[in-house]
Amino acid sequence: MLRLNRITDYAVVVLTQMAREPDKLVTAPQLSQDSNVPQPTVAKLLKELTRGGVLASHRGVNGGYTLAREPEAISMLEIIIALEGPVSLTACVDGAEGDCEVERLCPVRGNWDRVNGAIHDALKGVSLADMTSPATMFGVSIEPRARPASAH
Amino acid sequence: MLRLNRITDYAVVVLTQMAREPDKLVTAPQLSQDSNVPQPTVAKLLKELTRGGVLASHRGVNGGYTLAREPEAISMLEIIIALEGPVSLTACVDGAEGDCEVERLCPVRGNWDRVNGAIHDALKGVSLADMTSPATMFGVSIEPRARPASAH
DNA sequence: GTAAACCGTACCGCAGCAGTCCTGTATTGG
DNA sequence: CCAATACAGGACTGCTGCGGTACGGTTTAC
Repeated sequence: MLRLNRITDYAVVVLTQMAREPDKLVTAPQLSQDSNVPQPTVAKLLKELTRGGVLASHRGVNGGYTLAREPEAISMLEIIIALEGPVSLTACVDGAEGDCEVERLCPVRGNWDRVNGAIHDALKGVSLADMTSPATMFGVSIEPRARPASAH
Repeated sequence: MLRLNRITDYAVVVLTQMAREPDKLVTAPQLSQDSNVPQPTVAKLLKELTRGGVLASHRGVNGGYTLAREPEAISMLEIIIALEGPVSLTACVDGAEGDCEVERLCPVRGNWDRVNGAIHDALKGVSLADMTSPATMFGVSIEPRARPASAH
């Protein structure tokens, strides 16, 4: 588990396509067609990405979407935040403390921050440009976990 | 988001208590009482943790649970796996490929492994013992709210 | 003014989780 | 041997949240 929403999954696919031609203005119907994801769904996530500052939108005829910045400057973290809200494994740490009925005797509260921080960094260290990278797909030799000192 | 189940959250609380006296045999009702989590729920997660190899169980009168290993040798990763199954952000990567209708033109498949690997490592790097440590993580002091030292 | 495209919101069905309960099995002690 | 205790396993239910859709509004180009 620890899975992210399917919407976010789709978003990465769509964003990857856009990252290939970073300055091109693309419409939602167009992206839907290219990605095989239903149009209403694509439209929905594009809107959320715009609100999250990942995309820039242009309205009216000949409108569409572009990336807000170069693909290298867009991290997986902000994509996920735009679509799913703040990243944190537990409810305790991000303001919803009232809901935690064991809060008062919970001895681990602050310690989750270590885990959250690690994951935060991991996601921040991977950019959209990284996701567009080589044709290493389809099983064959994705360079094994030891990545060239890009993240932390 | 990217949140884990509440069960897992409870589990860490319970395990933390057990880690204070690693060799002590504790019963589910006892742990329920100490943690303020309903007994059936505690029993459920204890069973799952046992199946996952995190705990060892002893049946019969005077039975109960103990940690399967020292707290230093139990990682957050295996706790999460025991309760939520394999950790991976996307459905694409762990066998459920049939469900992904855009699989054939999905250009990012393999690249998720980089992200998954990073998170994997992050969770593996934090042990149960780390979670029991005093509330002085990151210099932030979490006041211990005076719990009535019941189980230790 | 019209058409193309984004914007916002509301709505619904369904999967998955939280939580409970029940029956079975092992172990201890009288 | 019997009874009590505690774990094992599975079935069941209510509910939240997500995926997906639809609709009406607004902006802009021609």
